[in-house]
Amino acid sequence: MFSNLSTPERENIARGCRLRRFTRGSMVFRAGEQCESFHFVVTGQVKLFVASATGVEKVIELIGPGHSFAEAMMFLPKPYMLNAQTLTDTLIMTVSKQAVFSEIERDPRFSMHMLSGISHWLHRLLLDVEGYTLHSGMQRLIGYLLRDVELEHEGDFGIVTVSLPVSKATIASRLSLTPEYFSRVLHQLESEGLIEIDRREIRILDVRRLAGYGSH
Amino acid sequence: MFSNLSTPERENIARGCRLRRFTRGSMVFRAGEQCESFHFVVTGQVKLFVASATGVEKVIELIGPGHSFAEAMMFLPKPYMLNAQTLTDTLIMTVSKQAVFSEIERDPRFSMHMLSGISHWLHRLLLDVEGYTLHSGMQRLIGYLLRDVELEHEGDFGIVTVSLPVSKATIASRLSLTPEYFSRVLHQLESEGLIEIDRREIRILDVRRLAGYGSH
DNA sequence: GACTGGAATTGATGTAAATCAAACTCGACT
DNA sequence: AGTCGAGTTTGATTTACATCAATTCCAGTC
Repeated sequence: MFSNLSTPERENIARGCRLRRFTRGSMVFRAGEQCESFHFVVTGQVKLFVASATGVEKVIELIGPGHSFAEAMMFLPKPYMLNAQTLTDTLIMTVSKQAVFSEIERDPRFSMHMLSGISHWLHRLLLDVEGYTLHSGMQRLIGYLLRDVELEHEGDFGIVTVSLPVSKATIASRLSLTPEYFSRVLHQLESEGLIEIDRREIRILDVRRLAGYGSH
Repeated sequence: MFSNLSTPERENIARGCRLRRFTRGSMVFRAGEQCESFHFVVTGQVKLFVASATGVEKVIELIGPGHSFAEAMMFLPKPYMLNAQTLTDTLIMTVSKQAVFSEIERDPRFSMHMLSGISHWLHRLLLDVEGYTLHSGMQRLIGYLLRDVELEHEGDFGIVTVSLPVSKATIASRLSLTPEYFSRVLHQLESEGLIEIDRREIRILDVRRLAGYGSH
């Protein structure tokens, strides 16, 4: 995002940045708080989630190293509407809203970066809505497993290993499934000979057949 | 959105605009097409929807007069991922991507407008995801009925009339319910004495009690 | 190597909402 | 006034998924 800024521009942005260390389980921010910055995960894992009045938690997204979050909140006249919590010890770079706004003033290319970053989020969320309403739980799970795989030309007989970045219960919530149902569906795929499950490593034995499965 | 641009800036943007008339049922754009512009509804109604491989349709949003759509698509290196179809005869203003980009170059305030417009969409979509995963069908329906009402100070004994902008089946899809289930839920609210149904006019008899209903 | 506690699995049962099918409503057009 | 057809409602049945309740599985830790 900052890669094509000139050196003085970088220095300027840098003044609005803070690097912070969070222990596992810390809240980076909570729903309802005022938004004064956006964030990058440098190392570690962060989950974004909403919580219902009854305390049920729904994971919106999992953020890994190199990815940013909460950009859009800076441009809304509302407080945060979701929570950000670290899942491991995590290093986070926080960029102040003020620094972002002044850089937007200065450099249209930076604006374009922000616009495309937020649009990318919108795209992801739209895919989720589509998934929740048009696809079954099984299809969502398959979609998740193939998310990053898809593009690889899957040389070695189409076998790919996906390693889940966090606990199965967390991923289940991300996909809007109960942990129990997630487990059942995953094991059904295994018994169909489509995948092998080894702790958090999922070996996909036949990418193509898995992609087709679940469409009946 | 354009209200605080100077006259020459307006003239400049205006050159990238086209006003188009669509008859009821026309496609403004289809999923898969290249995105070269974004759009305002001047008069009429537009529905944005995705369609699954099996032909099932899911309405993402209904757009009325004065509202814009598809801004975010301009900033993604992907074709449209949804369809836009008019529900009535509709007048649409189309603003070319090129005009937007050059105005971003020229005026940071315009960038801010685009950023906040897209962020607003993101917010709406996030509320939807929350609804689909954390709320029941009844709660979503109640939420829809109270969407705009909420703020009014509901002077007259708390009675408010909501008139559905489009067919019930379309709204059902917007809320991710089947038309049958939508009807059942609506009539359950009527039999509870919370609302009265008269064609597309819904009279809310007790805003407060309706808001509380469905949380058990 | 036994002990522990969170994560994962398995089983039995319940339910919100979908599906299929049929009837009804009502405005638009002869 | 009669007919047509899209939109809506009602009823009977099914299903995908949730819920509740036990177990089982490991990764640490002593």
